[in-house]
Amino acid sequence: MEKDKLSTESIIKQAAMEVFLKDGFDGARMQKIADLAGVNKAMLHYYFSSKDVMFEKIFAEAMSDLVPHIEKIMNMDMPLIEKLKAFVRIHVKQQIENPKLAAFCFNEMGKNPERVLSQMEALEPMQRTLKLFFAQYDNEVKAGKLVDYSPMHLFTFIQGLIDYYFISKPFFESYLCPNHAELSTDFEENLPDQICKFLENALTIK
Amino acid sequence: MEKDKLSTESIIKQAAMEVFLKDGFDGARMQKIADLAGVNKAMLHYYFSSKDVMFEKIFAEAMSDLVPHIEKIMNMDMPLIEKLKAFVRIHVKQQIENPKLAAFCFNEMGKNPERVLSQMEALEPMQRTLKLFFAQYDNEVKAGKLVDYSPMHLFTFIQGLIDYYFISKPFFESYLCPNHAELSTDFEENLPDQICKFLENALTIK
DNA sequence: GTCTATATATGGATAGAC
DNA sequence: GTCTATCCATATATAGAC
Repeated sequence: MEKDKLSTESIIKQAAMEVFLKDGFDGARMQKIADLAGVNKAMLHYYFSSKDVMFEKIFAEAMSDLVPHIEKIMNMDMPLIEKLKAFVRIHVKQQIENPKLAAFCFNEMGKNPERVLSQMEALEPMQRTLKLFFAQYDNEVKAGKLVDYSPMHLFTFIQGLIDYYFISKPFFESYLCPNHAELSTDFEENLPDQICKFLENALTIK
Repeated sequence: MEKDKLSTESIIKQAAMEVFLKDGFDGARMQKIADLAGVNKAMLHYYFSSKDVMFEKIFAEAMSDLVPHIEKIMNMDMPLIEKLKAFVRIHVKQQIENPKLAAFCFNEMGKNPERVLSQMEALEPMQRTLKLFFAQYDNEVKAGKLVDYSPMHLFTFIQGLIDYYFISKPFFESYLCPNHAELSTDFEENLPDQICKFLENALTIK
């Protein structure tokens, strides 16, 4: 029933994803994508008209991968801290599977905001979720359950606890921790627990 | 006494820093650097032999800017939490002055580790400091003063609290928070206090 | 749909006058 | 030390055969 052969288009897309994530827009070479996909360079232009168009598609996909099912979690009926823990786990898992995602997205946004601004509908759920987060946080702070921070700062901190390790991974690997390669699996496995513990201590009132 | 005119070399260096930090190695154009410095393209090759050599110099400087006086702090006689607070303040201040530093360094390390690995002596103090940090943390945990985390995770968390906002700034600015520009000064001013509070709650045993 | 061959542009680098 | 002019390699993109 299913097609055993992936379509050429999807093979190219996958190769493009890999190369763009590793090299960025400026560093990516159409030839490299073609080689990786096992097709000719001209094929890339047949399926995607230009490097720019191709990149937009890839970037949009990367963004939607980066913003996972947070809205679903946020709409459940739970204490905020439990939602945050679920958020941490799902997000870390996502990034273990695809460690370059966050760095890639932030970076390309910084380099060329215009190229990227078009494909931003993916983020609407995130904005809505953010409002829900602020509302619930405000409630639970007033109820004396959570420590009172500036909500926007807190949001940044949570994201940072999750993303930062993956963004700084090249640094760990190439220099700070030369034997990091062997340790990284272990480190990444324990990351969600450590973040949750850290978050809980920082947030809950004892 | 001082020379009113900066040397051409230092003007070029400054322009190169600006362009490399904004565009990255792959996106940077020698022509753009020359224009910004107000000199001819050929001058860049006169002072720095090639784009690669130029980049190495700039990167080394960026790295040494990013790793400030942490060793001095770490060698003082203070409870760890006080050292961390001092570390937060100095580091945030540094990044407010030069917000692209962290993203630039991590990014280039990820893209091309080899190009960058040569100029890494700047980081030796950081490795030493890291050991001191681990030792003192271990002591104070055993003394029942601090919460027990995995030291390496904790280190990552602290760095993340400081750096992440600046790395993700393009994201805030272009999308998540459209009016971020007017709010950012305020946000950045309060950042050290919020981080310190967060850290203290997460770390100290009450 | 897929390939080869080629057009066109651009960017890093150099030669050489002043 | 600084400029102009130019070389040469490389990258995107297209034309056109199969």
